[in-house]
Amino acid sequence: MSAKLDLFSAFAEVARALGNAHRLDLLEQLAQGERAVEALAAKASLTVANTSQHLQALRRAGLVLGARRGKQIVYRVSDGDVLDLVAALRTVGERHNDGVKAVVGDYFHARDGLEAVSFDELRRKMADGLVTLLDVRPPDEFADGHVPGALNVPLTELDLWLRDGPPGSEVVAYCRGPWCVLAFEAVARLRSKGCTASRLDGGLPEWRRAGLPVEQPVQW
Amino acid sequence: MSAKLDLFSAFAEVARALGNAHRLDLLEQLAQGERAVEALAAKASLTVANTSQHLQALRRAGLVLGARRGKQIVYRVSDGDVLDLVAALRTVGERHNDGVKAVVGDYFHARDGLEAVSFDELRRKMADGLVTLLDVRPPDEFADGHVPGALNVPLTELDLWLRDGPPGSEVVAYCRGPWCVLAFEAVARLRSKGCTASRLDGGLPEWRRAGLPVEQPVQW
DNA sequence: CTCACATTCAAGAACTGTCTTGAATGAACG
DNA sequence: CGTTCATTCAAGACAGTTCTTGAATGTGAG
Repeated sequence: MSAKLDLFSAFAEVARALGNAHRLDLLEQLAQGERAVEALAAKASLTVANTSQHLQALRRAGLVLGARRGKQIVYRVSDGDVLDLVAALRTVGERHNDGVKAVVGDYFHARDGLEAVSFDELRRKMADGLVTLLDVRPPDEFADGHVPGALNVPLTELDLWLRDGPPGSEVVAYCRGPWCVLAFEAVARLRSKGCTASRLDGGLPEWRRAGLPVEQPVQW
Repeated sequence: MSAKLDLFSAFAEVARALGNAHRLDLLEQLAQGERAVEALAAKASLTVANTSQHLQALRRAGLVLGARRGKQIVYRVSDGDVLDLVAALRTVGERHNDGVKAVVGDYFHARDGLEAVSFDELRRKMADGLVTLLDVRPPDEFADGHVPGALNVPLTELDLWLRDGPPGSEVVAYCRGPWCVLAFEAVARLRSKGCTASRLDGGLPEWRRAGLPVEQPVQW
């Protein structure tokens, strides 16, 4: 009868690996593309040793894999079903968790951007040439894959980009995922400058997971 | 920039609620039907106070809801998407977690029953009258809903049932879910008595979640 | 072979989760 | 109105998690 609890303990280990904000952050980073420990530490604002420990917790649970490439150890998400699990966690959190609702209400709702554009909608508009698509992630993440036809304008360079030439057409922005702050910020700033701007409903990992084409200029 | 971590912390709370074997057990029980605290404590072999605490962790996360009914407080799973989340956790665990693979290999694989019958397959066979379907869960769970046409033969009464009349046709057994021990045990015992027996791929919660008809004799 | 570098390990401090025990709450019923 | 019963709360012991610091490992370059 203890087989049941042994099995549940193993499933619980997987759940516990997701049960920490920093590890969810690292997982979101890894969903953009594989990365070495030091790069992840910088993105997550953690020390290298601490990042290493979190990555090992994720690896023990089976959520990520690490492989040595030269001097570095490069981590990646095990498989697409891990992204499905995180997506299921997001769905439940959005619908039933008070903490999630509070943050979404306070922060994300406040800066509008709620009318997200669906993938299908974007594809139709792009086919008609009616839209400028911005990838507002840092260049290294853009380099690991992006939506074909997207312009890489990191948030830090958005004001510069606007000065040079405000777009004539509607702007759609995307970043790392459905609740990544970058696209929300970008849309807020674009609107304050008078642009017609909206947010894509999902980031690159979701686009990739949906089986849609991804442009990957730099191949190893 | 802390909005991101606040949001991830909220999602992490949901994940942590799933990060304990007893809470996963309670959640499986609740997936069979709503239950009061004392009944859950008995099923999970926990003290009432401890069960109450676990239920509150699940409720804080938003995974279950509690409502007073008379003298008791009856808990239930918030919504079907919670079952989807647990299913996603199961998928990832089965595919990528070494602990899960070890228990499945040692215990479940050992007692065979791996060739699970799909829902569609069962429905075809039942339409042709080729199969005896056994619900090997305790009667209270059977009473909260079961597959139409199923016979309630709890594991404790299986030997008695076999003595009276071993079935002429093939037997399919199901219980609480894909990794519930009851159906595995039942299939093992049936086979040892010479029956052609197999396990249904999924328990009642999965059947219900698939939108298939459920018989519920006792209505409140 | 040695050096430099990326990562991991080890130990410790602070915090969080779990389970036990016994008391407190609060609705139902006489 | 007080008793009964199901549940929750509170406090304490113990185990597990997280982060920091500095040392250890192991790979590649010179």
